[in-house]
Amino acid sequence: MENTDVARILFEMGDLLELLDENQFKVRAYRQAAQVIDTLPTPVSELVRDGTLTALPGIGEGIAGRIAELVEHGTFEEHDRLAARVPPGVLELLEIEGVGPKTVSSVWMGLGIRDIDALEVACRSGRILEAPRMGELRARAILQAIARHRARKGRMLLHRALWIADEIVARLREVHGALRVEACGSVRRRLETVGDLDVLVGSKDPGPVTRTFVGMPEVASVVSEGPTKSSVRLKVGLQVDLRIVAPETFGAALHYFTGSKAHNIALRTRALRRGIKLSEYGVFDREGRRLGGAEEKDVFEIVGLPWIPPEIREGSGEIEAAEAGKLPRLIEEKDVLGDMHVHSDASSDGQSSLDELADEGKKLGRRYLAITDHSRSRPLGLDADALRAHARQVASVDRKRGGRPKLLRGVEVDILPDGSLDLPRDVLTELDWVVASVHSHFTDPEERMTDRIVRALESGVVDVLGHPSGRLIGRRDPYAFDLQRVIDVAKKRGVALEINAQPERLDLSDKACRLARDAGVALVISSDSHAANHLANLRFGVWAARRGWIEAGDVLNTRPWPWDGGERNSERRRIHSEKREARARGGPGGTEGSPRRNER
DNA sequence: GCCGTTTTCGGCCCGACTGTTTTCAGTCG
Repeated sequence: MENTDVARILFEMGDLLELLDENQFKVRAYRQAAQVIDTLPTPVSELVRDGTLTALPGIGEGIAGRIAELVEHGTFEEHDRLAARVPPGVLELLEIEGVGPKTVSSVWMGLGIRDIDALEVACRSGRILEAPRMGELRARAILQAIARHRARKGRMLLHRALWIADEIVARLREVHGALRVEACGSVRRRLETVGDLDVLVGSKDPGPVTRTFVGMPEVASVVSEGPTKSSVRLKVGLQVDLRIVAPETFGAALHYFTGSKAHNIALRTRALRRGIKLSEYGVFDREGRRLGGAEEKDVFEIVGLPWIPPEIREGSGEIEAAEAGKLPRLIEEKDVLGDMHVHSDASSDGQSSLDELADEGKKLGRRYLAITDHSRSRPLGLDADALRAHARQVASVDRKRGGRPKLLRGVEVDILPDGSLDLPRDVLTELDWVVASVHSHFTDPEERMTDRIVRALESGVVDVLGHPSGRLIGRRDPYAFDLQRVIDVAKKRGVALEINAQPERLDLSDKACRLARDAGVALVISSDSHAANHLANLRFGVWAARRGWIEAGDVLNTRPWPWDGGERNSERRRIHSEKREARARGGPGGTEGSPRRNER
């Protein structure tokens, strides 16, 4: 049972308890526990096995026992007992915006409404008005929310949300009196998908800011409008919340609205224990005297912590790490010197020529680009002869351009269903860089898929495993495979794992990055560009890595010569010396680079 | 149900906005 499944059932437990009007703190306890499990980097089953569940914040004897039951049996007794009392359609009513537990229990118990369809009928017929505190306006709002619920296509990918956020922030910055404007929330934490946008403005004069905000051309409807808080829904379906605060409280508000919720609660609780009150309006002592809050770092400073980067504010150990002085020095985009996975127009789906790629790479300051076109199993992929010719072409363009950026002769070779590689070993050892990826038979059972990947990692000719899980966010789930075993083998055989920076992949995911980091396996951040304008996507991979607590030293392409072996293990060195010998025998056409050992 | 620098009981984050009321409950973040 995966962590997300355990978390889902614990969340559901909170909903069930709430609908049955149980103690609200018990409700909160289950939700908090669900949150903790959901952001846990290690499999919860391991903690059950080791009996260390109760070491997690918010998980005591009671919930730990239920999680153990859950991991063993797929469910637990109390959950089943409560679930039997609440029809499944009733639980689903909670997903309608503006409909909370009180409304659900009153229409369920009072009017016998048991699902969304029945709720819709009651709104249209006016019968819903019999429920307490229910009027015409609310009935209409619920009908609209039901329509949205049915049309909803899920959360928006980060790159799209970020683009919209940048537009809105730029527009609000032009408003006179808007002294500071920042996007916060999940966009600032660089979560891979975004449910809504949060924009914060520091201003003494909120009127013009609010008017500009609700009047933007992208706005489809105004959800709410007030002097400090307004919400709109954009035509693209995204909701945007605006908060306006006094400039002297901007830092506290920025922290508060960046979240995550779990992080905020943990920090507030910590502050309370020290007799300090934290809110979006600042940091205060017991007597209500302001201690600070103009800058975000004030908030951390006053509770005795260093500033914590937004990407790791998930309530998953960052506060404890900060306290112990063990916060990671997260990797930054400028640390990444080059790109190790780039497609050219030599294979099927690439759109840009080598020169176009090199030009764009130079503009972005990349020192090297590995040209890694597809192997023969892909439509229009390269066979051994075509790849050799292509490699000569890459070397020739590189010579012509003087190695700025250095173009590396590489390939993205398919891992075939039996775990063999799609090209013969001898051609692979002639290259500078080999990415190996799964592109077919995604539905193989877990053990077969894991064996398949492991066999490729053990081939001795692979530098990095490309997009390790194969997921496409919101469109295709990861294939079934044992990530921990792949990490262990990769570590042992000196093969790196890719953090594929395509915004719809982000694969390894942030959580998988953290697992890989804990295992000490080498990582590579690559854009997997299929056109020159994709090269800039590398930053999305950097953000995923940051969310996974990755430091520059964990990532091979922060080094000047990542393709030239390295000291991490003898296997890699052996293969690369083999390659150098092959080059020496082969004469011209070899890469002239690689004269130095890696500096660390 | 969880937790403890006010520790085994008695707290648990908290403010804004809306729509319903006629002073506030419900929802949201």
